[in-house]
Amino acid sequence: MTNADLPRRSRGNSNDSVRQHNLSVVLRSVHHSGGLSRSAITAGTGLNRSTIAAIAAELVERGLVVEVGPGASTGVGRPSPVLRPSDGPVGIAVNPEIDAITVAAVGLGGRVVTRRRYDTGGPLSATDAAALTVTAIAEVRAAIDAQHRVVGVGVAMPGLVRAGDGLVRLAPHLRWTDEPFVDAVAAGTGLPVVAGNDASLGALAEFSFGAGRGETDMVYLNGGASGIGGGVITGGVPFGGVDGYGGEFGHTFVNSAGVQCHCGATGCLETEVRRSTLLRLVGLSDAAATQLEAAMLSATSDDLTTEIHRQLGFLAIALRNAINVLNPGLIVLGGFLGSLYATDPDYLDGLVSRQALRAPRETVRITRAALGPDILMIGAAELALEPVLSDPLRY
Amino acid sequence: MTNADLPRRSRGNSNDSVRQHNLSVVLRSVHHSGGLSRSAITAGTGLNRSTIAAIAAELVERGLVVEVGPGASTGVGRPSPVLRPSDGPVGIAVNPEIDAITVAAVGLGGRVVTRRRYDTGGPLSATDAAALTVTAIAEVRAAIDAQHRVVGVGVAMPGLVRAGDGLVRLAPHLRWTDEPFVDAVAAGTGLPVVAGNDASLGALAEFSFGAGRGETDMVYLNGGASGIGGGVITGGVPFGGVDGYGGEFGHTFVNSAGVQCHCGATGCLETEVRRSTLLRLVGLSDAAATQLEAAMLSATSDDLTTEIHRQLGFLAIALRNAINVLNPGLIVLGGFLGSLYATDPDYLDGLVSRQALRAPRETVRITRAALGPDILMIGAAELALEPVLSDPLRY
DNA sequence: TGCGATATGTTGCTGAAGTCAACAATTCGC
DNA sequence: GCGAATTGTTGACTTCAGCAACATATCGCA
Repeated sequence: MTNADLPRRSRGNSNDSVRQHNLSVVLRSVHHSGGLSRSAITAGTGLNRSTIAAIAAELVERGLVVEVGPGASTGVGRPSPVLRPSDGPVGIAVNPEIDAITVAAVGLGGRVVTRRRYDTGGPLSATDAAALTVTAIAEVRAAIDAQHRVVGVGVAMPGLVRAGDGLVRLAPHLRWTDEPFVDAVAAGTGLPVVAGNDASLGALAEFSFGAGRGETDMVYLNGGASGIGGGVITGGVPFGGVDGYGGEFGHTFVNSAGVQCHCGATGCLETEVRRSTLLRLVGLSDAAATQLEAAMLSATSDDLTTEIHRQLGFLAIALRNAINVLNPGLIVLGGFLGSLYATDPDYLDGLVSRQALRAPRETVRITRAALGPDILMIGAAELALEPVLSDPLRY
Repeated sequence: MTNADLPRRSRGNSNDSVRQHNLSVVLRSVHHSGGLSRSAITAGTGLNRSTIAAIAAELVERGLVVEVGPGASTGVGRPSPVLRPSDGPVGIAVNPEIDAITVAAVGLGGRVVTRRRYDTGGPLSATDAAALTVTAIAEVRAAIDAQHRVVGVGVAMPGLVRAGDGLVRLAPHLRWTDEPFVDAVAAGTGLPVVAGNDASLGALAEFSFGAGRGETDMVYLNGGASGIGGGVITGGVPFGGVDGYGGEFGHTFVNSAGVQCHCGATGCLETEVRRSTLLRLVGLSDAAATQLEAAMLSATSDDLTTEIHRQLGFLAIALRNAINVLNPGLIVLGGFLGSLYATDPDYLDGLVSRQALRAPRETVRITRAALGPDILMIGAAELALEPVLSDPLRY
């Protein structure tokens, strides 16, 4: 049994792990900030100037960061060079959806290098989806510059993924159950492949590069065509639970008179708060979902306003539970939940204020997601790049 | 700014912090296990034999552990000496309740050295309670052996405590709002004082010494006279959220037709699942709550059985939410919730199985609390002893 | 009863990594 | 143009974990 196999809390620190940890801390700061002066890193880590110099030199030598001349002067004193993420390492992001598979190459700093969408015209079997993914990854690899090093693949899965082995336990929209999609892609590409729940990866992306920057405790709820998913960041770390299934706010109980959900329970949030209902009321097809927000903001029909408030009411109940149990500093709403919130933010804020316990609600902010359509690509790539970030010497 | 003030995730590791971390890991294992051979520690931490020998010697020298001759032989090979928590350091545990304040001295390993209850005959103001607590702590200190070193005070508060400064934001049962109880006790005793929510500390105690030993992700729900509280352990670490208010399952939404709760919301778990209702149905007074379980187990009245199942139904909804969002490996039920569960475990298990998402429910176990009436003393003492456990060299 | 196998404590050496102090370099303000 | 302030650079120093060789203790078997 090697040291790395032991549970984190009980693991001893060897001298090697000190350097690994410090390299990781520095690379992560540079990655998340997009650029940081050596003096800022010194202040941020509490390490000695000379230590940071050595670490920076090592990261530069490994091709993980580049050191560029000092930018805008910050005052007296010798200017400090700025560390930026290098263009070298990239993660491949994969997002299988009902009618398409999207694959992208994403570098450090969350920069999307290439992105391609492969229409499938409907749900594919896991085997077929894996085959298409393998082909797509090969094409993306061929399309990017030779300077890029692909370090791994991250999959944003619309469903529950077992953290231990990546088995897709359930992806209802794709009609997959217990599918070894990850193993199939790994076998086909020869790359390390890791998968996670799409909304949890959205949370990770918003935390790293979006609305949740600088937060330590954050809840993310996303509304999509297939339902409502979520993710949690606690203490600056993505939260998963024992098997990585955590964050499923879509099946929070919100209505005693609710109908039965596909999950088997009744009164779930995602049976009450639905994009399709809103689309129907504004007279749009599912394909035109991007116009939903505009239609809702200019709502004139009473039916629509009533429905918006009805849905916000149920959303408030789910948020109240989340605030009471998780005491987050920030709640980020993505997808059509962001649109719903934008339609009448005061209404939701008011409901939450009246329902959540006073102490935790005093510090929580509610906001909508900051990242656009690349959010899942960035989140999935975080997963792929995580080994580099946590052990830079291996890359 | 010193290194220790920086957020954990971004902190660099110096050589000093390596030793501190390793001492902490070893002391914590010994504390939680009650006794561990040096060879077991070597295997558990992944550190070298010689390193463990040096760390053990240092902990012995500091009076934090004692090394006793090998116990029962485990097989061939030279026997390994066993490390046990020393009797020296103790934490003072305080639990203010509506009609009494309980104070105890608790040593490493969760051993309760002395415990005293001070009846108050009713709720005290925070100032009076602090004064009584200071006196009580002095008496407890006088009563314990001179060999004991009091390292600090931990308070299990029936309410919400702000983690940053220990301010008691709300303790409804005591009728306290924004009370600097912690500061008052610290000023009166000269000891470091830390407070936490009582149920969260119950969770910590069950995790360290009770039903949750060895788990990494655990949810604890406790039913008391004043309502329902809870606590969460994630990744082997107590979960608090940004301000430490996390784990308030008592105000989870479970009933659209529910009445208004004292918190202002409606349909809260603790308005539906109440000990007082059960006591009334079995014909017991509030004082005789310890006999509640026996009465429930031998229930003959239809009214009582109906009410038990009604309450279990609402509890199942709260557990379903917790399972879906937190994906714990274990749910521990304490107080009258443990009794409620014991009355018909299959019924609750069945409801949860039908309502929670299949993947996370497959791995979760539900059980009742293992620790008895000392649970809050042990939990509060964990808080007091935490500085010793995380930085043994300072003590 | 003695001997080999096995496991673990003990000891002294080695190497890695962070700290520190002194010095050099660079910018700003007067 | 000069001093103050900030930060990079360099080499000596310290701490700590790993390692290997040896010592010690137990068990099983002949």
